[in-house]
Amino acid sequence: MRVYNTLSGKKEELKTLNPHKVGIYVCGPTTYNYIHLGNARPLVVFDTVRRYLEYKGYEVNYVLNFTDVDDKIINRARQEGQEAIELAAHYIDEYFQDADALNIKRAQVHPRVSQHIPEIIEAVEGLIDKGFAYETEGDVYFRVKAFKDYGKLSGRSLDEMLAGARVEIDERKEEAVDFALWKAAKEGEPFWESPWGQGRPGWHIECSVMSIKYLGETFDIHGGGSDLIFPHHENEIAQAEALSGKTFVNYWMHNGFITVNNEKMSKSLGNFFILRDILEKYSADVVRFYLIATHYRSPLDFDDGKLEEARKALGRLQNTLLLADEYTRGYIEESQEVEGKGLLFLNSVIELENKFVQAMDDDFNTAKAIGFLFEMSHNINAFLAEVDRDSVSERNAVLRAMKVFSSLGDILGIFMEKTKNEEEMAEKILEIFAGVRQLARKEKEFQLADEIREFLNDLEVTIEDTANGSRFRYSGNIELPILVEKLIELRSRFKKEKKKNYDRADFLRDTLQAGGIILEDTREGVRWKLADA
RNA sequence: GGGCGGGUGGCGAAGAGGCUAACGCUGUGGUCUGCAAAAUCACCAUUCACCGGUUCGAAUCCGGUCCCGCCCUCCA
Repeated sequence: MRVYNTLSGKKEELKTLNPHKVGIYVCGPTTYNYIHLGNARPLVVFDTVRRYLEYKGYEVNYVLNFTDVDDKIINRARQEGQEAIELAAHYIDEYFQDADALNIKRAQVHPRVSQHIPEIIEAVEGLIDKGFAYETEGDVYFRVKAFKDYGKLSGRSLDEMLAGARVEIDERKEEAVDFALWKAAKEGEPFWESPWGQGRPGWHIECSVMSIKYLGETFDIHGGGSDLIFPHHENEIAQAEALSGKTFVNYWMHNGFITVNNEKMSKSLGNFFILRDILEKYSADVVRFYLIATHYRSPLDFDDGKLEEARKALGRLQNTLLLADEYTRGYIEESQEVEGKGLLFLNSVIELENKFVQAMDDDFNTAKAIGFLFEMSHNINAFLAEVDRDSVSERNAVLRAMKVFSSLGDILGIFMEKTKNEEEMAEKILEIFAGVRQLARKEKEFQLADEIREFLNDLEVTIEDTANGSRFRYSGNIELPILVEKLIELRSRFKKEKKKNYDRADFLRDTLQAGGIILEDTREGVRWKLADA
């Protein structure tokens, strides 16, 4: 498979150090705030990269760090009257909540700067010993001029940078481009003891040190947002290669930005959207789908309409899951037999699976791969529409096709939807029962009203009629499906009554829909599903 | 100013020398249907920012022009 390498500017055949293993280091967030949608893009992108490599049979060693020692954290902590490390630790916890909600798989290691100070000091000493760094007044700087390959990742030359010097000149530095490896502590700042006095690590050194510690002096893939190319990753290379004398990373991968009105979404511009708020309105599946429906290196513009479109599009794919499940429910493949029409269909699915894999093999082209997923969905739906329900071969074909379809969706992490809101939903449905019962009582159909009461009583829900309506009392869990099935039964009864009570049937359907449950009448019966797909 | 990446239908987005320019959203018409929804079938870019060139052949390669974004300062 091929991967676009920022270092060479082209797609290259992926050759890992160890044929069946791959080491990946991704720059994680600086934890002084909740993560926003822009932060979520690399998380989802590299989670998808990881899942795909696992699907291809690689043993993936995935490392995602937290920068928990940093100026922004210190400032924020000072504002809030808190210890910097505590503040950072708090937002690391919050990070995990968000990442878990987005179905990001945990890394093998989540190293933190604060827990690697001795290793960092050792690395800085090593750089000084080799002449790549120098100390002044408790600060230690990297001597950029000493590292001949400086600029190779970002495509700039040292000479130009020395000449361009837009960087503020600091008298204590030999050259404007030199960057801090260790910063002396100012009054009131957190610090650690070091050979150069009390201080803390500079911004870039932690990633060099921690990635080498967990993945080795040379490893396969290093990822992050494209704004990290310079200076962060450039500096990581300088530090690591100066120290080890070896190639630091073989493949550099960088994701593009999320923009809002064609402006970069960023904390400094203030045009960011907190992931947590978005996840209140849209499921993790939808957010992931939105993020990977565009190739990871392209910019991605954000507005509410985009998520809405993603929701609808993904809904089509998830609907196929539902349709197929309905058709094969309770059926277990009893023989290998697939032939004739079924075989033809299955082959078309397998062909699309191969195309999907080819697309992913070409620098993780999720956008193209998703296109094939839609074609597959289309094929499956069409087959289902005219399937012979008694044919063992055709049922087997559907079962196998679904296995393929859902496993591809799982690589992308877009079929994870859990029915998490079921409890809330159950409460809404109880309200609907109350509504129907109220209606029945008004029309003096006490038989129906009583039937509903008994049904609910059986579920240990008691109804009490008062002058202003009904109230219920219940304890414990209520099974949502039982409630919905009962409503469906009532509704079909209304439809069959002599006077064809469609008004009442539609009332039920409409209120269910308003409550988030969609009913569909089909030849095989009524189908229901939760609206928020 | 320097470095990097872009400009494809109403919108989003693949395609990187040669099949009808994927796929999704939106829209239109048909089938199904008490209605609705879903599903299904069909239609919706003679053209890929612009101008030249290379080639039997270019959205794709080369040169120029015009726009746009990112980085060069903390940012995913």
